[in-house]
Amino acid sequence: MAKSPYYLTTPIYYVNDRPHIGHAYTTLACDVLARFKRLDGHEVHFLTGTDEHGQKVEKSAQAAGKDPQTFTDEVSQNFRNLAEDMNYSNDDFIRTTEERHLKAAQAIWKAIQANGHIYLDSYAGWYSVRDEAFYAEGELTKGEDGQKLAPTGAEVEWVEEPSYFFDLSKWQEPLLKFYDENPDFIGPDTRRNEVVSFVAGGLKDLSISRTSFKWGIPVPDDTDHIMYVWLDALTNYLTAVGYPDEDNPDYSKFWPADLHMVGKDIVRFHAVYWPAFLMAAGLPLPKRVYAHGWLLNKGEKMSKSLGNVVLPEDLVSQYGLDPVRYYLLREVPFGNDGYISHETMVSRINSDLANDIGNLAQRSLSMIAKNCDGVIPTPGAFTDDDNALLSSAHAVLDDVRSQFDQQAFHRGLETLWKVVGDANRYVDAQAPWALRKTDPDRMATVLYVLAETIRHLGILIQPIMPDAAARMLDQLEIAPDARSFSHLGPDHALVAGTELPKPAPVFPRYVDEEAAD
RNA sequence: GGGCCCGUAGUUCAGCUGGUUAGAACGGACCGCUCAUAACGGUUAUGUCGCAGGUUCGAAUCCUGCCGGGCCUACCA
Repeated sequence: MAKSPYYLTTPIYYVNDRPHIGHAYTTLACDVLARFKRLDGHEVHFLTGTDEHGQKVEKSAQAAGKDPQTFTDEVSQNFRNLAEDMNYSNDDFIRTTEERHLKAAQAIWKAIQANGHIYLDSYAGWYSVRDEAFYAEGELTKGEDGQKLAPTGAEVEWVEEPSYFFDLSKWQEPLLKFYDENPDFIGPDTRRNEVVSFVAGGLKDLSISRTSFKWGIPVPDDTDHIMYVWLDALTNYLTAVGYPDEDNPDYSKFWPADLHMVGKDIVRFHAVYWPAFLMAAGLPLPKRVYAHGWLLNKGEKMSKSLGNVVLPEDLVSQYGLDPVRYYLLREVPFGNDGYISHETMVSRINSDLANDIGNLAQRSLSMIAKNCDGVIPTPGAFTDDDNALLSSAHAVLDDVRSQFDQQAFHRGLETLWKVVGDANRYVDAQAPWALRKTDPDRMATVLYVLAETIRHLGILIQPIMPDAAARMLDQLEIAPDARSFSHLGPDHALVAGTELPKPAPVFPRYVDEEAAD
């Protein structure tokens, strides 16, 4: 019965950003997986949070006339609100400014250092004061007077500062060996290829401390230095399960993580630096890093300058939360970039939700309400047709599970909707409205089979659309403790005679304002 | 420049360890049903499978070149 614990994480989001649809998308995918795993009998630890250190935050706080801690307290709240608005079921929300994280980050530093993988040197490069960034020699251009310029046109100067380095170059072979032995470590394949070729191209040691600003985690025993933000940030995944206390029950239970979900922009940090840091610290490596693609607004990348950034709260208020959750994971093949638009949103809501599954439930339950005195009818012997539909409902979990395990959410939903299609075809073929007059017993059996199919669908869509699923299951009088995947199948089938509430549509159609006029 | 991925019906995609008449969904057209949120079901249409060569008895599926699109090519997160 007890299945393996399952630990999954979102990236921690940089507080300087306002939460947008991209953040919502990443966490949504994790939420669906977390809910799925819980219903499937796993003990789940689902982590999200905020990354609150770095020079930009320091500056933003200054500009706002606040001390950095007060500033981050405020802006990190935006991300907690997002979790609330989107009905995320995260078990923890970590902030890198928390005490527990300071301890963990310093501990991993010490572990890496104790193993001889950190050395003090100096970091030198072309620095643009205006851009606050270093540039590689190859990126520079020459101005009219021969002055070296950044790609942005800003002047650069040669800057050297003392820095601790991580001996990343030594980890090239171990990493390649690890990728080779763990072909599922990075998904999808195209990202894996990129990472492998990046590492195979050679690795340089990594500067992992800064002295140019203060808002960060001090390097142990040398507080002039602040830890490199990525070493700081990545360690949050350990912090949340109790590290450095390796006797912490959460640590032994949940580490190594089963899945780090990330956007494709931060694959390298998770698939190269992070495993290297962990190997250097002598810690076990996560099992999988999955990088999803971008949501494109009608084909254009969302950006502040284009002014086409989609905010999750706007989508939710226009279309409703559960439809948005469904849409985002069904419309775009997870792992690819994909378009979102009003037109495709409406099409999904009306075709898939209102017409297919919503109407299936409504037509079935209405017939039960009208023709069976509003109670679950007593079925007779099942025919081959009945068994065909029921077994498709019973069997679908296995397929969906393997698709979700590969983060192929769009495929999992497609698979579920095959059952919806089977059920609608079954209704037409059986024509219970005709049986009402010719063979009421047979009608009762047909309606029972439909109700039982809807029970399965209701249970299975809970991870995607928790509220809508609950309303569906309520209409079948399924007890709250009878809604896990262990209740799928014939052993927990509906009990004839159970009184049902009056049916009400669960998925309303979306009608455009203008079209409605 | 180097590397990786992609280019298949109006649209989004599947198929791609080579093998019958190239598939699905949505959209379109037509038909059926009337239980239901005017929802459901059935039938049907359009594809030089980017282009040109090659390997093979046989290629959307393998190889080469070309065209087009995207991504990666390290220390801002």
